[in-house]
This record gives sequence, C-alpha cells and structure tokens, in this order.
Amino acid sequence: MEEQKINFRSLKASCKNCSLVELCLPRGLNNSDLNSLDDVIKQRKLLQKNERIFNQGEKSGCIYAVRSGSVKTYTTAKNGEEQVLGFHLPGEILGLDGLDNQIHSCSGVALDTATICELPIDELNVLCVKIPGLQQQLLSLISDEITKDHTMLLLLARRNAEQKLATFLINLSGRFKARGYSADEFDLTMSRYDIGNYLGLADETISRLISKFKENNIINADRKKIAILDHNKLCGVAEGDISLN
Amino acid sequence: MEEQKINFRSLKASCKNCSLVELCLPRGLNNSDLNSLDDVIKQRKLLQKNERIFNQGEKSGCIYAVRSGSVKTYTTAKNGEEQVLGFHLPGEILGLDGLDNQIHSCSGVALDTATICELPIDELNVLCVKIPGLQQQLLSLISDEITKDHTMLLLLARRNAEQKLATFLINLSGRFKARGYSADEFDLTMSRYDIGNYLGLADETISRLISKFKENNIINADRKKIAILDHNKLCGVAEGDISLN
DNA sequence: TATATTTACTGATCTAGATCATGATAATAG
DNA sequence: CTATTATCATGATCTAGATCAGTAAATATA
Repeated sequence: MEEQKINFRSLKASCKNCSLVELCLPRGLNNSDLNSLDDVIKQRKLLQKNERIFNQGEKSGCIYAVRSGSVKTYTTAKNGEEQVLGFHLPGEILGLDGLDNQIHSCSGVALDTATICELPIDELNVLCVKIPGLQQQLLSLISDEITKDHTMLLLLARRNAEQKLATFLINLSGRFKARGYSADEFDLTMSRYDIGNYLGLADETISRLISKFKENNIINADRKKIAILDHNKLCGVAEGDISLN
Repeated sequence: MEEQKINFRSLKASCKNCSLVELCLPRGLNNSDLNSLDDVIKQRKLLQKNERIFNQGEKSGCIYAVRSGSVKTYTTAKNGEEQVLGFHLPGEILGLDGLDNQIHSCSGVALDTATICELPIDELNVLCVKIPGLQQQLLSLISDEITKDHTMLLLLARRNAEQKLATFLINLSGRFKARGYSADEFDLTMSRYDIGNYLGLADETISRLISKFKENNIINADRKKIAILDHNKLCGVAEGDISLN
C-alpha cells in the first residue's frame, strides 16, 4: 500500500525526452551521455503545493531540477524568521549549497503542483569523470548561481523599492520567455509577502508598487495575473532612469 | 629588465610550507598531493594596495587564494556604481564565479600589500580527477561560498543598521581568530565607505554606529584600529536582542 | 452552501537611515 | 616640510518605506 503510493508518485520520464533538455543540466550532452545521466536520476517526484523538497539542516545528498511547476528556496534564521533566496522555474537547479554532500543551508518548497528530479551528488560526481561535458555544465551552473547571488546582493543593497520590483518582473519575464511561455503575460505563483521578503520589502510596499505600475500603464495586474504592457518603461524603472510620480 | 621585475614579484613559496595549509584549498591533502598542487600554482604575486587581481568582464582562467594581506571583491553595475561583495583574508579563495572558465562577474583588488596565489582552473580540474580529496575540498569551498552569499542576502534584506555592523565585526573577529590573530583587537583594511557599501548603508551611518558602539562600551575604535570590549553585547546587538539607546 | 482563513489593497502615521553640510584628522604628494 | 587630498566624525534635515489599521476579495474548510 505504502509502496504503491510511492510508485504512483515517481514518474516515468527521462532527460532524453524532456523538453527542458536545452535549459537544464543535460544541456550539450549527446544521446549516450543522456542515457547515463538518466540512470543516475533517483526519481522524479510529484509534489503538492507547500510540500518540501529538502530541508535546511538536513543532508539530502542530492541536487534538484525543477521539471514542472515552481519552487522557492529560503533560509531560516536563528530567531525563526525566513528569508526567501530565490524562485525556481522548470529547468532550474536547486540545492547547490549542499553540493559538497554536507547539510543544506536552505530549504526548498513547492509553490504549486510541481515535478522535481532528484540527482544524487555522489553518482553525479562519478559520472562527471566519465562525461567531461557534464562536469563543465555543472561548473557553469555553479558559476551562474554565484553570479546570480552577487547580482541579488547589488539589488538588495543599492536599489530602491521601484527598481527592485521592476527588476524582479523583468527577470521573471525573461525566464518565462526562455521556457517558451509568454514574456508579457504570466501568473505569479508566489504571494506578495514572498516577493517582499525576497526583495527586502514589506508586502504592503509590493501591493502599492503594483498599483503604481498599473496607474502608470506599465503593467496590468489582477492578483496573481500579471501583464507587462510597456517593457521598455519597466526596464527604465529598473535601471533608475525613470522615476514614477 | 621587464622580466627581472616579474621574477622579483613572483615569490618562491609552496603550499607545503604555508602556514595557511589547514585553512586554504590544500586542507586535508597529504604531502605528495600537496606537491602536485604546488606544481599547478602558476605564481604567487605580490600586489600593492589598490592593484587588481582580476577584472569583471575578463576571463582569467584562474581562481585565487589570499596568502597575505587582504582583498575586496566587487561588481560594477551598468551605471558604473560599485557593490562590494566581500572582504577576503589569508587562506580564503576568490574568483569562484569564473570557475566554469568563463569571464569573471566581479573584480578583485588588494586592500593593502597582499600576496596572492593563482590557481589555473583547467589544471586544477585535471588534478581533481587524480586527487579525490582536492575535488571534495573544492566542492566544499563552492558550497561555503553559496551559503555565505545566502547569509549575506538575509543580512541585507532583514537586518537593521546596528545588526548589520555588529554582525560584520563579529564575523571579522572570528576570521582573524581562525588565522591565529587576536579576535578582540584588529586593524580594518577597508574604509568606512567600503563597509557601508558592503552592508547597504551610507558611510556616515557606519561612522555614527561606531561612535554609538563606543559610547556603549561595546568596542573601542580609533580610525582603523578596532578593539572589541564586550563580545557578548556585540552578539546581542547582532541578534537584535539588544537595541542601543 | 455557509463560515473561517488567508491574501491583497489602501490609508494614516512614524522613523531609521539617507542626504546635505561642515570641520577635523590623517595620509599622500609635491 | 607644506600643500593637497582622502578619510572620518557629527550635526541638521528630509524622505522612502515600515508599521499599524481596516476593508475587501479570494480560497479553504466545515
């Protein structure tokens, strides 16, 4: 009974026929290498909203790829308060902070119904020796992660609320586009509170800014539904070239 | 003439007899592995204050270890403004954002007279296959870097000015201690401006806070000279348990 | 279907920290 | 040794965004 439940939740899918092959870890690998990678992937899990993928303080021995849905990662401070570290879309990798196979310093949780691929680090390392392209791809992911964090430090330290939210929306838009979705119309899976937490702002500020962007005909928004009406202007706000009334 | 100058600046030193062996990349390697690592290290450079180690937008093909002195890393935004990403003490590694052997997304500059070890990434990768301990150590450094960045995101997004500066001082103190220096008395090599930039604060705020910490007998400070008088209280401020008048 | 709970929006008020300004001290250059 | 420049400290003022408060709409639960 228990086992059947687990089987039901592990999906039969492979990197080889995954549409994310050009965005995700397997990028650039040939067919035979893809098969080796598929052998290593422990299972693909279907997660419901708010289900955890991995937990801060625990050793999972895996990194994770989002296959569908969306995920947020966050750290919990000593006093219990949370800091959202990122939102992750299909094809994006999370859990790199545990890549030395030690405990994770953050947690990952599904923001909606999501499918996750688990990649055991030990087996991945063995495979990296055999497949140089995989090693390269992994290094590239690490560098990207560090660079992304640095960009975020700049955003948090030097930008005002308008710039932060505009940058956030432009970034999301670009990532949706890269995945074949509309760059101008999309649904947010995270709450205003999560966005505010991520950007170092109060959730009220996020609401107010969304209203302000609407008044200025830069975006349209109805709760989670977002439409970008004027991409250039939004970029102007993000860069600080335009300051709204 | 030119060549002689370069020779003069490259120092004869090896990981094997470096006092930082237990803090730096070679941690945990045996003597024979240390020799292999020494063979890979391109050169050790002596840098004067304000000399660059690597530049944002350039491909250096190396990661770097601080052997003596101190270093800051920073990104430069499109509009030219800088964001300090970190200050680096002896035994610490920088340049991991270029580990995929692509261009660096930040720059590194000496804060005072410093010695730097250059580690060519390609050769390091080859060596990692031969020396599993080195691979493990490198992964550990990467995970630490990502975790450190995440901690910094939390600090920037959720902490007030007092907490930020107190956390900064405690962190520095601990890193000095780990290197065999006094945890309670040390010299800052960076300016108030750099500290403020790093913590997302104005330099005036840093000056004011240092004065406030002095008034509360938590620290003593005379320009760059810092003495921590009450470590517990400083921790209390960092945690937000104590709020100063 | 009714009720409770969460999420989003908006107004009023407050304050932490930015900004502007000035002087003092230290480091550096000439 | 003196002049110049960078760094640091501190006062006065201002404001972006937090906090507090209340309502409305959507979602979840009974």
